[in-house]
Amino acid sequence: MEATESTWSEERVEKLRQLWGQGMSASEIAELLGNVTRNAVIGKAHRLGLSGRPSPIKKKPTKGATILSLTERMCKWPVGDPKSPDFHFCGKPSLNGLPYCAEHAAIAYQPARKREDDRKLGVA
DNA sequence: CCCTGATTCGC
DNA sequence: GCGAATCAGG
Repeated sequence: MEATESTWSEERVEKLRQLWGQGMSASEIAELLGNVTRNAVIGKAHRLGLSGRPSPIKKKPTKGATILSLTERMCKWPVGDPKSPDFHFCGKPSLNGLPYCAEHAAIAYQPARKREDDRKLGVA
């Protein structure tokens, strides 16, 4: 019975709160709800006093800059040596679905290339 | 290159 | 108050 509701009814807000609280991303909630964009969801969430959910970013001064905040689409690539105390992860932007960023994804997802035929050493 | 949420501006 | 645009970060 729902016609095109463009306003935030109690049901919409409740669903928003639940989905958001469950850890659903704004874009997911937006699409699940229907005629709303992720901006609308975020905007309403912010206005409601929410927005304190697992946000990968931090609108705060970069003090410690602890890049080891592996959350969502962060490139989880072991840099350096796992035995070194300086062992860290890439932390760079990962692509859609891939646990690694574009650069490391290319390494991790190396296509079935023929390297044996590459022994010709064509330096030129 | 993608996606994330936060913030800001305009309606 | 709502939504989109913009910003900042990973």
